[in-house]
Amino acid sequence: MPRPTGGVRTADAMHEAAAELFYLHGYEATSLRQVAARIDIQVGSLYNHINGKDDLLRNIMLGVMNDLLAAQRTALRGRTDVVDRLRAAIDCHIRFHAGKAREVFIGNSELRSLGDKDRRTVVAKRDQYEKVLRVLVEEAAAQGRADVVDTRLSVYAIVAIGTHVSTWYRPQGELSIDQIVAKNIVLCLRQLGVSADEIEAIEAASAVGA
Amino acid sequence: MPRPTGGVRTADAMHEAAAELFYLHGYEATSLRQVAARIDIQVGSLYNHINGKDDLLRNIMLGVMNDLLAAQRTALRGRTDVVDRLRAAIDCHIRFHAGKAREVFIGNSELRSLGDKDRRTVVAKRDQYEKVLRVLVEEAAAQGRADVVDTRLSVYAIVAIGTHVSTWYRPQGELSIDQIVAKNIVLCLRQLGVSADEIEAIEAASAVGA
DNA sequence: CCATGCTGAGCGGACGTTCGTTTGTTCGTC
DNA sequence: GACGAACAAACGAACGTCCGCTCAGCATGG
Repeated sequence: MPRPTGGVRTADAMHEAAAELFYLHGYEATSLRQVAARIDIQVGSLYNHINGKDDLLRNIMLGVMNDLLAAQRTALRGRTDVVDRLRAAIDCHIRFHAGKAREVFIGNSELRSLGDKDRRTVVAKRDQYEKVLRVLVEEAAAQGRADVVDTRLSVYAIVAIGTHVSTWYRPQGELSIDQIVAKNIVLCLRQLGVSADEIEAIEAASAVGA
Repeated sequence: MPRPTGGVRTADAMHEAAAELFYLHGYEATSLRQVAARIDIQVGSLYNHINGKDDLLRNIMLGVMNDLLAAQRTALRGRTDVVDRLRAAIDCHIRFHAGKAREVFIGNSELRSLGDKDRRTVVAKRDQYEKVLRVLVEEAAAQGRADVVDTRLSVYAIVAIGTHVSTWYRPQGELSIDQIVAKNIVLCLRQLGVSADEIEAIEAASAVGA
């Protein structure tokens, strides 16, 4: 059944099926036959949309990194106060890692399955993302708004929480996404040595919205 | 070349080679032929020591979990003050995840490659490990020694830092393992709402040893 | 002398990929 | 509205390769 107008849908369904299977079983353990079966087509038909299996992984990983960077830009847009920018960046970080848990998990666990060129691209984007956090932490410290032990370790701690959230978060869990975000923001700001007063003000502000 | 006394050595070398390859390429992407080649024997010979490829993964993962639990028990032995116990548990956690980065990384990324029974065993051990941390955090809060936002999220944050450390730590890095441990302990205690005075005392004590 | 452990050939099967064929759709022409 | 060329996309069989695994045979140290 050729579907001239359905072509785009097939391509989308294929990437969706691939993301789900890569998430569940990993890239290497997923066969193209499984991907094809999930959208009820034959293996060979996949090659109307991709040049090879690696295309599927590349598209997913580059996509999630671009989305992550875009989300960070959007979250910071229009904010000037450095602690507010930090709060917004952490909010975005946790929320994104919970909301796109599947893609983020693939992004973090399948880096080594990527070819050299693509891996370098993804790592560069990750570095770019982390650099924004690092600069924010440095600025907060420079302005005396944070008492930072070690910039790199502090940024890693924030990153680590997001990565970890993507491994356990499920929408039907006992904590809502807003609660998870709000509480983790407090943990991160504490860790950064932001004053208790400032953290309380931020907590109060987020409680208004809840 | 049969090696009557070398049998044990072959078994050890095989597990070592498997761990290295699983770490570098992942379980599914590693073939038994690669494992065999790394210790200069033929594929079939591996079966003198294992019943199947999954034995290699099982041994590595059960081994690392047992080691982790043992390290935690040792770290806590003889300590009574709850904040000191927390500090020791975090110290052990970070140090173990840096020192056994390879095995820990495999343990965290290859859970899904394990059979049902073994996965349940590993998850149970991980739960047991996290429960010790959870109880410590609850005790510290109950004694008024910590101002905990959310027990589960705080424990997850500690766990996440360890997992993350295992992805980037290299012995020749610019921070020594002792520095990484000491600084991360401060981050974790801050996040747990331990008082600045207590944290300073702990920092001073570790600085003496450095 | 025999248990231990390695060799080396080989099994069946699954893999990613290719390709000629078939099918459904679009669109210009009359 | 009917025709037919052009095209996109799925089919399905086949390809060579690699996989995990088995096993008969042989070497050697205790």
